[in-house]
Amino acid sequence: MSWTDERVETLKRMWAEGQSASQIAKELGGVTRNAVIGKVHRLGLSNRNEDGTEMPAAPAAPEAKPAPQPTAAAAPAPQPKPTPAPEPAPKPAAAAAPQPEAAPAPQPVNFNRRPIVPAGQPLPPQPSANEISPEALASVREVEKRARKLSLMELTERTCKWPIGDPATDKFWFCGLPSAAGKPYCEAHVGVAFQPMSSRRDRRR
DNA sequence: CCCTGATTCGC
DNA sequence: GCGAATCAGG
Repeated sequence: MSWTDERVETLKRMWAEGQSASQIAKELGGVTRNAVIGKVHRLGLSNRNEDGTEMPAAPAAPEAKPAPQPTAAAAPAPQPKPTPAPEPAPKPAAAAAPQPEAAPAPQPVNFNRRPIVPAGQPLPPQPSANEISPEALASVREVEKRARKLSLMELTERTCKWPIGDPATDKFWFCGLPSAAGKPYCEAHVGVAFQPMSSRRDRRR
């Protein structure tokens, strides 16, 4: 394969769109990501920055790193279940808040350690780590525009399996962005999928 | 381990 | 000019 005008054009376009070298290589076919990167450099469009102007804020970072995790105070990471298959899952659509939530079921018989709350209310929402952070939501909306819109069959172990759209229509796909390590979703979707826990849920008897 | 781009250097 | 190998990160 050689760098025909057409292929170079595709390269430029995709690179400008913020696509990764490997994605571009995959799209073009017949080339590796190394070839793409090499070409990118030779074309001199590695970083679209020339006038000493810096871009400290990094407005449109192709990498998804904004994942503010409130760090659950006393929640040892809820593990819904290791289902590898596409879960029936949440249905975000736009700003909905799915709740995979795994209730730890706090039994009064707990023989845990020190933080034995007095009596009455088990755990007043002190940290108030509930609710999805607005930034996580914003991140989700942002990332869904950039979704790869994969079909069910195109999903792999490392693509985000967050459903977008209505399954009943043809306007439905999966996020498809690189999933977080060992997780079913990309960083942005992990942020809204795994919440510490809903409010409280006392059920004494 | 998966991925990213950056650089080198024989071809 | 090309791109595999390698490097340096996340």
